[in-house]
Amino acid sequence: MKKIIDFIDEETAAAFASCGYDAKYAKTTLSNRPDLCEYQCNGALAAAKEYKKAPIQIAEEVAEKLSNHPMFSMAEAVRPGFLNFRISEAYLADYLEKMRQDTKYFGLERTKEPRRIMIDYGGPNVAKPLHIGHLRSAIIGESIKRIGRLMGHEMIGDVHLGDWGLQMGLIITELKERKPDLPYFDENYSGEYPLDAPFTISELEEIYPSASAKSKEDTAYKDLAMQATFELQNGRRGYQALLSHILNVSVTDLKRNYANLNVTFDLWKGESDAQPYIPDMVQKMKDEGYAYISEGALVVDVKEDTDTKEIPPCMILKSDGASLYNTTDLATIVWRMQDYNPDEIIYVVDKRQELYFTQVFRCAKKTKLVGEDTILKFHGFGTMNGKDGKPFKTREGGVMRLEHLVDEINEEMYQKIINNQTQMKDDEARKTAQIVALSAIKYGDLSNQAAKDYIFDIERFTSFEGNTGPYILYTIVRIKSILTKYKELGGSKDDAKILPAKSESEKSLMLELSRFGAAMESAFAETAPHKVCAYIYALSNALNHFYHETKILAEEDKAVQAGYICLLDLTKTILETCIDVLGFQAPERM
RNA sequence: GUCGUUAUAGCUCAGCUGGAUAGAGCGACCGCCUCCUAAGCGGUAGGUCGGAGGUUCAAAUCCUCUUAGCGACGCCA
Repeated sequence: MKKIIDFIDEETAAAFASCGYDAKYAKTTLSNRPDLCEYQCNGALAAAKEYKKAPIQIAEEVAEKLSNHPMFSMAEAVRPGFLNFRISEAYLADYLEKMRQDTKYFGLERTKEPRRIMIDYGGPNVAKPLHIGHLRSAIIGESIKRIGRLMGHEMIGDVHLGDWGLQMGLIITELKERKPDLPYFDENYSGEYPLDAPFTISELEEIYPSASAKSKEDTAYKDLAMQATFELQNGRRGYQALLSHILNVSVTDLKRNYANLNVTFDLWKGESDAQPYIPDMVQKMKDEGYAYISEGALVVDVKEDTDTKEIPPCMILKSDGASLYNTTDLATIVWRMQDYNPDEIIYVVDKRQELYFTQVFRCAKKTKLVGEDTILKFHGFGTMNGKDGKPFKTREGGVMRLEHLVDEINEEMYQKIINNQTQMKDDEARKTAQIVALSAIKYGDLSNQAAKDYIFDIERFTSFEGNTGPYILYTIVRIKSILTKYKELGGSKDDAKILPAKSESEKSLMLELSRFGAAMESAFAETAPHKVCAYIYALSNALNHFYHETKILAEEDKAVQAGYICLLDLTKTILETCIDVLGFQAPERM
């Protein structure tokens, strides 16, 4: 279904053309002066130069052509040359009714050319608990994935585990110290290894930091860990078996944690999955003359003539022959292309890694790991800071575990709820608190532009006034409450439909509803979930304003009342669709 | 040093890719519950859009310079 603005564009383009002006000037936008009009076209101002005419004269000619069009209740020229429009109430009601008929997408124009887009986000390390540094990638990536799906694209989310490197060697070494009798450490052992892991997740989470601390003080210990890493990477059987235990235990725990955040991945691949592709990839880069030795390391030049600064070459192998981050990321591209052949890969990663990814992307293009038409997109996000503007820390100054942060906010929310909702049973209050808390966290993050640092202020987010997740949820809950009561009173909207607006607030609500498609489209085009937030905030404001001025259940004209109900129902489902895309849900009441 | 990025109300943030009087929320102040959830609604106060030039009929938005913060800059990820 076309957007209202597209229809306006068509009409204004025709009007410009029939007045003898180039239709390119007919671009219409949402009004920035809602007191004057709903949509505006500034084309006459721009056209004035080319046609050597006063802008107002052009605007008046065009307005004349449009003034009797049934789409507009007003189409007028205003000095110095604006074209101002108001949509006719009947037209708008009809448009919304069509949206309502589309019970799945509400008139959203989904893509006609679905693309396969892989999205690399999450990036947790195995054997380490998630901390708040992992929060943004998960929240933003999940939302981008969902926006893409709603738009009709095939989105494949890959968690990209950090499951390779020294950390694994450290765990193995520490485990060997603690439980040297396990068969994994016996090089002569040739039997089957046990199915159950020799550690639990909490042991694992304790092993790593303690091993890491030891290695910093004790060089002999560190050498052991490096040796273990080397042997693991060269396929030592017992260590490989341990690696899969570590992975199993860790991934089970990670899945649970991500599930609590309403974040899911289609693929649970990790850095280790890329390793088998490295040798061939490196060989090919050498054979084809892309890679050469520089300062002892194997590198590929990725400079381009248009660069404003020196871009260092992309390093493929270190001077000791070991692979590194870039190598793994390039090899990951290899299997992604081989197994999925995506049209695009989006990386949702800390913005400080931008230069690295520029190198990796250029290298992948240059060495033809991907074709010219494959889009590799870096979507960097900023740091989550505390109230002091510095990176978020616990009260003690350490890195905060994600679970602890979530618990803290759950508890805050629980207190609020039992203070407000005296009749709510405790388990419902707990459950509701979780739902609302998640909306607070996610909305707080997503309502900011991803690329910027933002201040995560627990007090502000849990006070949930104004532009917050809970405010959006509250709006939905209010609508649900009315709809339930309407039904209880025997009302039915079966053959009802949305009627032309009778008040300013009703029309404002309708105009906001009609913008759904445009909002979602631009959020996808710009990979900008914050545009969805901005949209539902405006929509919620419009709803609450309308709600405040309109007595719905007391309305005596049943057709009018049923029309209101249709409008509320559409508002509710659109809000729900939007928060689903942001990755949270609304409770039944709060 | 080079390159990038950010700078908008006391605080936290928008600003639809150049348009009319720069918008929200919080905080402050003033109103509104015999009425569908007041976690709401309405209103007042608060701005030289970091600074200086320039392009344009029109600049927070584009260009140049400049100041401040943050970040990146071959063997970490």
